[in-house]
Amino acid sequence: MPTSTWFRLNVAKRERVLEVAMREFGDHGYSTGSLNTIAREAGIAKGSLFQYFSDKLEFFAFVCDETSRRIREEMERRIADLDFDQSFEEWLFDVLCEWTEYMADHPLERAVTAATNFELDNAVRSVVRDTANQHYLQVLHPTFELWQERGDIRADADLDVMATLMLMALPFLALAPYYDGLDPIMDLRGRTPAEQRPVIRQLIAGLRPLYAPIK
Amino acid sequence: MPTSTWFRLNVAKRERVLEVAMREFGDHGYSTGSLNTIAREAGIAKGSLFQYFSDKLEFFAFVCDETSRRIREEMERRIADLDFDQSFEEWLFDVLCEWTEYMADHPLERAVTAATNFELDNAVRSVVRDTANQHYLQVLHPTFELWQERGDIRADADLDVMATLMLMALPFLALAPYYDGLDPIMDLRGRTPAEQRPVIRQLIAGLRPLYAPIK
Amino acid sequence: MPTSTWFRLNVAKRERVLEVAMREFGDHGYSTGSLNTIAREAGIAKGSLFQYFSDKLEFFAFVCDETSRRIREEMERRIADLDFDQSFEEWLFDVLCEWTEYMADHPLERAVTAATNFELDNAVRSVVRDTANQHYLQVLHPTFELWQERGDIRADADLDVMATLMLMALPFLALAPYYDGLDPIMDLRGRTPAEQRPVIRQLIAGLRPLYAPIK
Amino acid sequence: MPTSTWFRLNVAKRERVLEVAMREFGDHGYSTGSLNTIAREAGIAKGSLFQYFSDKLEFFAFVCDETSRRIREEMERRIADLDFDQSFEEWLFDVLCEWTEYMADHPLERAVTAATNFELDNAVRSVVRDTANQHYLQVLHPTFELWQERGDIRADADLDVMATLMLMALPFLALAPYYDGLDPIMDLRGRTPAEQRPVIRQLIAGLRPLYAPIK
DNA sequence: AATGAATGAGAGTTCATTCAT
DNA sequence: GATGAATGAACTCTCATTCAT
Repeated sequence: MPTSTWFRLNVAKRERVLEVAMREFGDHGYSTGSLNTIAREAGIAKGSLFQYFSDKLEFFAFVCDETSRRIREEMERRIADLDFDQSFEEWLFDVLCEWTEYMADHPLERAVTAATNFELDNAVRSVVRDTANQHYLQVLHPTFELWQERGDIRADADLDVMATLMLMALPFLALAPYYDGLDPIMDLRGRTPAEQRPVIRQLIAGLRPLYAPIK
Repeated sequence: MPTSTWFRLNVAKRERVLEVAMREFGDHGYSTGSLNTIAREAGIAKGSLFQYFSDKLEFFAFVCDETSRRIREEMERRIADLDFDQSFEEWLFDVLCEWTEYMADHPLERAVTAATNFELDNAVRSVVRDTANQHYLQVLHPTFELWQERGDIRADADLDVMATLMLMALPFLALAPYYDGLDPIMDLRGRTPAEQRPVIRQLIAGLRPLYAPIK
Repeated sequence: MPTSTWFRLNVAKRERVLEVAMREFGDHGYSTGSLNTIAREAGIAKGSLFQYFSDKLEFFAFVCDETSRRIREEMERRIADLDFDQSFEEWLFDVLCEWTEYMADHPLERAVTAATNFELDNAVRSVVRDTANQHYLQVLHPTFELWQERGDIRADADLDVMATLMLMALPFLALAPYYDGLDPIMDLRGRTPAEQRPVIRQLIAGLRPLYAPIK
Repeated sequence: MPTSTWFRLNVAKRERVLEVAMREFGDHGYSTGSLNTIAREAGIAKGSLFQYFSDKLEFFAFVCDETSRRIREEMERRIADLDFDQSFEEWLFDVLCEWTEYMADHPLERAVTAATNFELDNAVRSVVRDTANQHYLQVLHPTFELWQERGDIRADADLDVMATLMLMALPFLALAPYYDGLDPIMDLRGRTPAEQRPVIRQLIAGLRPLYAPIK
């Protein structure tokens, strides 16, 4: 948690610092990312960072948290705009398309997501991964419940498992096109969001037995 | 490629350096792993490392290559001992069980594998991932061909795709129990090899349409 | 250019660092001069140097620039004090005597001047030589113009050539007595400023056809 | 002086080592030139260099000596071929032309000459400069004596001074075209030997009062 | 609250030299 | 006589963090 000083800062400065930090940590990860660089590029004193955050790890954790929050909030907005009168499968397709498009359009968020996925140090990982996953679950789980109430998802389907599968698939869809060597299910490297659509359809179809009501 | 000096070293020293390096890089990854530490713990002078390897990246690449080779060679041995008179599905189950057991029993090899999977820098990643994947493919592909000749795998099945899927699944099975936040298909954290078996069975069953002959 | 940090330092520290650096670079030149040594002898932390200068070359360039500036400023002062009512030849003699005396009395400035003249690396040389030459030209050229207006120098004399010849002669006069093997016009090794005077007179006389008005 | 071991080496190896050393020291000078590099590129063991020379300085001194010797010997050959029936001035012009051409055609010898001229460390300089100058004097002085006997040089001319002036002028003519910022008398940077000829003629003419018999 | 100078450990890398084989 | 592995000090440069102002 940042200090109270951080929250008393004016919004413009907070956003500037956050954006610069996202770029630096996104590009170089936690241990290689440099606080010196962040302070310089944000135009603040090196010492100020330590007025806002107790140390580097807390700062990194905050950046990751904030990034996940941004992704979640935007996805919540986009999902709210989707058509709920279509089938669950069509809706899920729309969700994943929106998600991949969002990540394609937001290199900063994408880079930070990659940095959290690629962090080797367990102490650091556990902090940032849990944060991110909780954000994403908060988007997915409630809507899954809605669909279950409607009957598009079998009553005995395990919503936790389904959400987990989504969480697992998202990094592949969202990161693989941009990061070499992610060993993706199908070759996604360099694919545009439009080109990913068939892969998404196939993925959804493959999971159908998990949720489809038995006729 | 290490220098000729490296290969002229006596075996004991080479193994000592390699083991220390696997631990250091395995624990901290490429950029955070320290050559100072490796030299100190291996009981050699810092400068000596540069008699063996031209720079840090070459050293890391060599450690990864050697680790993959070890895994491959041991897996080849174990696979050769397996029963080929059972069904393909049973055989594959045995293979994956052996693999997860091997990784569970070899924390050094596991840590280095994690370090290559978690490396953020694309330039470094592409070097070490390609090396590792080639080693693993060399184990899997030839045996898949055998099973196809026998008729246990459909003639029109795409062996490349099947091997790729295995390459993708292996890190999950092998690393997820030990590293937090890998977003595994099912929660593998802390599972012992024995406890992973149901997951392996389920995975194989899920892939059956890819290879099973049509009756 | 040094960082803003450097210029905000208190004068005493700045002078201490500069003096130590002049001695180190003067004694050993650019590539052999040691930043470690400078930091230690100046009583500051190794890292602090990099708060003041972005890298070694910038530091060296600054030291050379500052040295040339010192020489120029002192020479400007001394030249302003000279008698302008004598002939041009007498005045020029006085200038060169002052210059050689100044260099004889200032071993630090002399050593740095030698370091720039003896730098082998073309990239480094071109940086520091151009700086020094510009400083010296700034001293010589304007006064030559004055003498030309007075008629002591022929109207069609090429002032650029004359200044260049001075620039060429100065290192001989200023450095040869102290550095072995400079192949000087006449043997200047070990000569005191007083003993150099006949050489200076001879040099001026030799150049007379270049500037003397035709009678 | 190299060890007796050096002189017992077969000629091919000696020449290979010498050539590689000339390139390395010529490119980087004494202190920055690397024995490691020389050993590697000459295809010999690092330790062998220390069988031939007691340390780096002795090695460098030998390389400089050998380079000066090569220059001297070739110049002696070329001078012997010159026409002695022309005037002294024409002959001197031919000598300097040959010299600049030789240096233009021999980048290795040129680079080593530069390295000795640019060495800052007095202890090193005095060793290598004296050696080189003695070689060159050995070429020039005896022929000057010949011309004096013939009457083309005044009986009371100071041959030592004349030879010294030549030694001073040669580095300008030979090196200035290739090294930036040598503050040459006239701008020689990048000039071809042919383009240097007018400068040489001018130089000789300028020195005429020193030697020409009074009529 | 903000600053930014200072720190010193540590990074990767190069080096001339030694000496056992 | 030749080798080349070993050394460890030295190199430039970066870093997160502290603290007096």
